[in-house]
Amino acid sequence: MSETAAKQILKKHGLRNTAFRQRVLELFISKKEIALSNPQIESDLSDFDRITLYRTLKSFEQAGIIHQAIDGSNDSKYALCSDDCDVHNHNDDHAHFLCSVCRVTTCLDHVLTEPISMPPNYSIDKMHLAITGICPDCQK
Amino acid sequence: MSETAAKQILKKHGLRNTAFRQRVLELFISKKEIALSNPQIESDLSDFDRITLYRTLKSFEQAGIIHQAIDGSNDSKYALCSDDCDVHNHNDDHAHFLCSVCRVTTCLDHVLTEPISMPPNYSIDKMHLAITGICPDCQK
DNA sequence: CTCTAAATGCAATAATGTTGCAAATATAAG
DNA sequence: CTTATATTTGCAACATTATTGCATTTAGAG
Repeated sequence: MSETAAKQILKKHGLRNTAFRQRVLELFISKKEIALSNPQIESDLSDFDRITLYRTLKSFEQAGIIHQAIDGSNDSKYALCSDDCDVHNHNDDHAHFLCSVCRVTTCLDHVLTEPISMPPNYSIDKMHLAITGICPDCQK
Repeated sequence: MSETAAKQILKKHGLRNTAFRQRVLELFISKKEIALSNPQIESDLSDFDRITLYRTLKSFEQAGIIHQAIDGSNDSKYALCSDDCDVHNHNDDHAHFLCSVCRVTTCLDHVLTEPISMPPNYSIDKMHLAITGICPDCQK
């Protein structure tokens, strides 16, 4: 009698286990390390409410289940968090890669943002590294 | 009988010198190193057409007069290009800083993106470094 | 001044995101 | 299992942001 992975994740992050949340979360799990835009998510779901989706994504993000992937395009995209994020700590300091051919955005879990030297009197909270280019699949 | 800076820039980049383009370009010149969102631009102009503004920004960007500032927020913001950009080469490899207090986005002209080590078979075209934190002015 | 390609302004439409509220439902408590 | 309640959902209405097509105007070249 094993719970689904989605169910476990929801519980772990203190979110109620609803059918819709399971469907959305399962989609993210199936696309691990791929960041999804709203249109992409919507085309994978059927029979859903747009508003509920916005709110679902917002609560997932807040809970540390998904993170926004800044990829240099202007659409907001989300991807599953690595593992140890929660409502208090997001820990998604990896780069995101946008392929200019297939437009897929990938989490580069092993490319981390490096400390940089800033002008005086700035305090740094977060850094995002967005890389554009051509992914292995599209190199022919 | 000196031409305005805006006029010179338009000519240099092969764009026609219209009243509206001058107004928009002068705004960017007056906010050098500050990236502006559409709403911010709109509130600084009066008596303008939104569609024309979109097209103006697009042609400025294409011509290498302004560049998009990826700052980790989801609004598209533009800032004046440093100097040597044109339609063939954009050369805006500096970081952008978004202040979480005043929401102003600044070009950090001296913070450049560093080469990174990528997984195999990726080709890199562009890199964007977006930094969030608190700017000197808002540190109190 | 005249001509022409480029740019503008307007209408229409599409896509994206937000707010408020009533109904439904997941969880906790009995 | 049943009940109570706070959360979540689904709908309506609306706000914002962006795009396309076309007729009119205008910048710049000759």
